[in-house]
Amino acid sequence: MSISELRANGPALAPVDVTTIQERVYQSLRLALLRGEFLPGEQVSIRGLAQAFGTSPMPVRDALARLVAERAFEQPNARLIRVSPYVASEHEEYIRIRTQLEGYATERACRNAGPELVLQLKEHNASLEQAMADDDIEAALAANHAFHFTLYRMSGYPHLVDMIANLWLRTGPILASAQKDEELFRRLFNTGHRIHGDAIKGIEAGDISAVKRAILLDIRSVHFSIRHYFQTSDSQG
Amino acid sequence: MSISELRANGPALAPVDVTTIQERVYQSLRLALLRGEFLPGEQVSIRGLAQAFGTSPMPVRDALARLVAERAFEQPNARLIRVSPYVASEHEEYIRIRTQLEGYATERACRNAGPELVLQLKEHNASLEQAMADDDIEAALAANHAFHFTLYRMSGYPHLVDMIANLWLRTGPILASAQKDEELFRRLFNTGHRIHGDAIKGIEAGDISAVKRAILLDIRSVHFSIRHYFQTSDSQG
DNA sequence: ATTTGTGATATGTGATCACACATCAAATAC
DNA sequence: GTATTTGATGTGTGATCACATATCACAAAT
Repeated sequence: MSISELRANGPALAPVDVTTIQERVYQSLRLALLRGEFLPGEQVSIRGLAQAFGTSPMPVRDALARLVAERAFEQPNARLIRVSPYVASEHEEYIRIRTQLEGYATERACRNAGPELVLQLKEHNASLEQAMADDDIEAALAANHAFHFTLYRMSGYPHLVDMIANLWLRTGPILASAQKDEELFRRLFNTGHRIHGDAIKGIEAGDISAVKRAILLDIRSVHFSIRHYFQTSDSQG
Repeated sequence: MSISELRANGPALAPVDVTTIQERVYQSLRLALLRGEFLPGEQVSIRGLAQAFGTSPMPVRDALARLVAERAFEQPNARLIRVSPYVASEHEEYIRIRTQLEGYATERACRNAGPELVLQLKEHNASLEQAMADDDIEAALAANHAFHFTLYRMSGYPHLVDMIANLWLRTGPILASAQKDEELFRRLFNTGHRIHGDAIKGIEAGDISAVKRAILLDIRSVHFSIRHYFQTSDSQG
């Protein structure tokens, strides 16, 4: 019996998950960070997470080391691992870096843009609108993420996208923690939805600088709201 | 006897090295990459390196994981760890990203530039010239590195500098491997020295766009030479 | 009342072992 | 002679243990 014959027998021989435990732990932690399941500055421990995941400490140790290397977590001393806390000056720096990289990715993406990109972006933006209507925070975060990264991926520069993804991971807990303030969160993504619409119009019109302006405005407007949020609520955590 | 009194007794109570083995292994590997002691695409193994360092595999495993996360090494499948190989399209992409980030860092640095920065840059550029006169490849690489990063650090954006350092680490083995072709290497850093001089003049004149132009030219000129080097010598390794 | 010492607890680090499996060469079968 | 099988070797992964030490609570001493 050949492989193709076996495959034809049905879904019983579907591909098996061959990823390592470490990889799955890593992806779980990554998603948790982007979803705001960790607060900025929150401390974690290898053994504690290992117990939560039901594994030995070893894969957690590897996954955490990876995330520390990516600056999503930080290890200020030998005995402390925590989510990178919110520091106003650092966040402002990240925004400036993101402005450079995401602005460039946007420019390059516009040069490769076609009707199918516009369609995808419209879909993601519609998902965002729907998520806001449903008060589905998690879906809103995911839709916003999807919108930006389908645009950036169109740049044709995978490493650039990779570095931008890394920046989102670093600042992810900060953005996601804004969901504690429901009104802020709502305002954030409603204006986001509008700005995304402007970007889409710009792509359709072939006006690259308008698209770039919209994306950078999106980044900055979120930044201002977040800064205000942390300035007022300050050290409540 | 107080601590300050003990300290005053002399260097007998100097601070002790409290870094972990993993950290020292990591720094060693990092330096080796920047010095060109590994070739692009060269394979390594945890146990092999552990034996070379005289440690157990454990700290090497951690250090390598960190470098894989930083994309200095790559792990294409479960049983292979190697230095990221030279791929023309990827290298071009990295150059474009570096153009964005190092260009921005240069701009911001110029705004904070003072006479002491010019002095330091002149020193590093003199070191580069001297190293070329002495045929000291390692010193030339170090001086070039020092020149660029004293400039970038002046931007006042430590995370930006960190990301640029990461990019240099990714492309380090590629640049350093050019030392195999002595004539290329000589030409590379002689023009580099000249361009650095232009950048210094621009800083003194307060002409930010001239400085940026010089730095970007430096990046691109190296890129073109490297590309030519790999196109001709191609798959000799 | 403040400081100092002590002990329990929890932390990351590192060593060692077991394991599954990819690779490749040698042996075997046809 | 060629193709297949087998076995040794080396790989990263994960579990488990030992260790030094940071931290904190509490007792003791001043």
